[in-house]
Amino acid sequence: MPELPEVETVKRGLEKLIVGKKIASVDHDTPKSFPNDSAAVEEFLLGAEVREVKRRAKVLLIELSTDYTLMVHLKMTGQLVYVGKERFGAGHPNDSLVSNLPDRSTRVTFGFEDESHLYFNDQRKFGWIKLLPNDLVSEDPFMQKVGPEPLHDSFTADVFIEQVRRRKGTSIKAAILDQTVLAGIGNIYADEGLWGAQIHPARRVADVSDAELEKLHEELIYVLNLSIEKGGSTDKNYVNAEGKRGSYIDFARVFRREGKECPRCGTIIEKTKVAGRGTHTCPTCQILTN
DNA sequence: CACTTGACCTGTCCGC
DNA sequence: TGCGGACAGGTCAAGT
Repeated sequence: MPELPEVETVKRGLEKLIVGKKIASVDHDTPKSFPNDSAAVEEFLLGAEVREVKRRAKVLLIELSTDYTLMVHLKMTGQLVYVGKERFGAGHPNDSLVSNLPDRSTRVTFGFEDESHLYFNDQRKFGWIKLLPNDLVSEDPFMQKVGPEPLHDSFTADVFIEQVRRRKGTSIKAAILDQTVLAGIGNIYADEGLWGAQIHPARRVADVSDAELEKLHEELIYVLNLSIEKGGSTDKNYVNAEGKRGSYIDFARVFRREGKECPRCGTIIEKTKVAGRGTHTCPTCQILTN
């Protein structure tokens, strides 16, 4: 599912729902979903209290009173859904999802002392959860190489341009999808930001001007913030920590809008493939040759 | 080296 | 209706 805004939305939900709760049980299916050995789980997870929930890039960090952290990556179809002791009654808008958990996609179930639960659901099984000592989180290979947080004040246009220029041999879309260039952009916000800046996704980085990159920097920050405000994008699987969908997709200008009109010029939006990913563009606003 | 392509999985949708 | 193939919001390993 998720890119930065979706993970941020889950993080904010979990902050309200699970901080202060004590973990009483954990069940999981395969080592791939939750690879820690059972001894570590017994010692550092059971009985631990949730202290804080953080996000870095698309990774959730759930810090525990044992000075261990649960690192969670949702990849394409992962969900973290909290269900209180009092399950929603019939007729509640979230009833179909929440009251049926755990279901076939549930890979890990955390039980809290107050009889509430946190379910890690992941249809495609790409996601994972790791239990690590706090001080080893930053040693994780992904955390070592991941680029700057785009919504941090220090992420200026100059920083963005310098980072993107490291990838001058590839397309601008591949460059901004590269998590070492900047953190958190995925296929939705890459297409949305490039449309906003009127840059064709397949253009070589070397052929994109600094002025255009400055505009792209502004547009990426704009779409990320707008999406967080809308609770993220639900295209298919994504739901927040309460099992609710996000609404950014209703505000998307190009993503999944092939065959519809460009909101800027009215031209019909096209779908192609760039950087190995489905890519949405306005053929009038975003010109390939320059 | 830098960059691109496949693989990881399951489910759904579309064309025959 | 059934079946095969393409495709899906991410990231890594292997290939060129």
